[in-house]
Amino acid sequence: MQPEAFNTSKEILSYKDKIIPMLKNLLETEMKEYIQLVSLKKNDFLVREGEVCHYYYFVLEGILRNYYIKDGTEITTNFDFPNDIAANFTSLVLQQKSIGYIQAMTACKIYRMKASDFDEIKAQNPFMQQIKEILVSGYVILLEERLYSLQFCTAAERYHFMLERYPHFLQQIPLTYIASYLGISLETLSRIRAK
Amino acid sequence: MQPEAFNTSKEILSYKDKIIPMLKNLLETEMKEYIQLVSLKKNDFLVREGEVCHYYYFVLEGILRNYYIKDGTEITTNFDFPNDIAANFTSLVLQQKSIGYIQAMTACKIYRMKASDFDEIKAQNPFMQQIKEILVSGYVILLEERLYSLQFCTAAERYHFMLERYPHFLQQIPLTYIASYLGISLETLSRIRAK
DNA sequence: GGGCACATTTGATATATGTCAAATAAAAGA
DNA sequence: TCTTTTATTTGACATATATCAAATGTGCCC
Repeated sequence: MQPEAFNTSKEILSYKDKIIPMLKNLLETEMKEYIQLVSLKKNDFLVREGEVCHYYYFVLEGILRNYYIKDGTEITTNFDFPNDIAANFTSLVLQQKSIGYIQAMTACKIYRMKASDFDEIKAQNPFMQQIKEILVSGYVILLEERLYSLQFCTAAERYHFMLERYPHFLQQIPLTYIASYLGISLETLSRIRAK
Repeated sequence: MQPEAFNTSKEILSYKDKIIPMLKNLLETEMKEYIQLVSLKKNDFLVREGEVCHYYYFVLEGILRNYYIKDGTEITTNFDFPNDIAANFTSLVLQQKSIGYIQAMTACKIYRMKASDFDEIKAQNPFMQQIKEILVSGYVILLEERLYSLQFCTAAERYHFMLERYPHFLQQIPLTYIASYLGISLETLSRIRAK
């Protein structure tokens, strides 16, 4: 848990592999009171529409799906795998009601930490500060990537990009959700896959 | 320049109005050596493709356009108005070559601050830390907003959303760029506008 | 193993949006 | 002012993708 563990500018993309071990270290210290282990059964919700999100969630095991409902249809915005951070950023940061859901697609084990506790620890521990920056930077890069992909790429391009970048999605997520995540219909996705 | 100036969780959306005055305060201190004023003529570039972006840019006057080139076509990703922060985030954070351009659409006056200097000041000044979080959080919220809009909304919905959220865009930006920003063709935009 | 829910594919058609071309309109220069 | 350039609109048509419907496939439970 030394400050040297990260090189902020270069290792952001691999940050995920380091957060969970770091949290496990925290559990050995007096800060363990800030971290709780949450277990979810399949289909349980971590965050519901209308709730304010107060926690960062660090996924240990399982897969979660982020989605919201527009005109009666579920629209998938993200998937969280082990070592990912699951949170409704806008709700967390602005302390406003979440417009979406985070739901367990499988049984999950998750560490959670209250955002206010995180900030408190951060004030005393510059390393935690660095962690937060890395988390947020990683998220920004992910968002930019997805944004550009949606703005400029055809459905087929987006699918192939996803295949390359997140090959594990295809193995563990039903195509309905993947289609929604890519912003296309299930049928179009199926046709793209048939080439 | 007191830490109390912001309430992190609530005032993020209005952060822009406060950054520039804060920088002007910094100019009164020994930290002024870290801040430079940059003047651009219309069509000058702030960042070019292939360059690594080392600075945060705080726009005082003028309008800039962020775009990149795909298959020979310019694709507009963002516009920067006074009080906005112009930067190629991915390039800045990962210290990798920018895939896009930031170009002045009008004459501009801009404060710039090296990212490394910013981090140095930040280490000694918790208020700067807070500023950075607010900057980044504001950017994340903007990205999420744009992402959801692109993933789920029709061209017409996106246009009307932009009208509501950024009415100044229409007054000062040619429709070609707005169309590109919305991810639609100029002709489709024109038809949407004709209702 | 047979039946049932759910996931995926395939087909026919509808719709939104893109593309190309041309007509106007507005702005900029001389 | 007149002329040239640039911006925007309009029209005809092409294309990508959505939608609805049905067929097929797959895993699961009794």
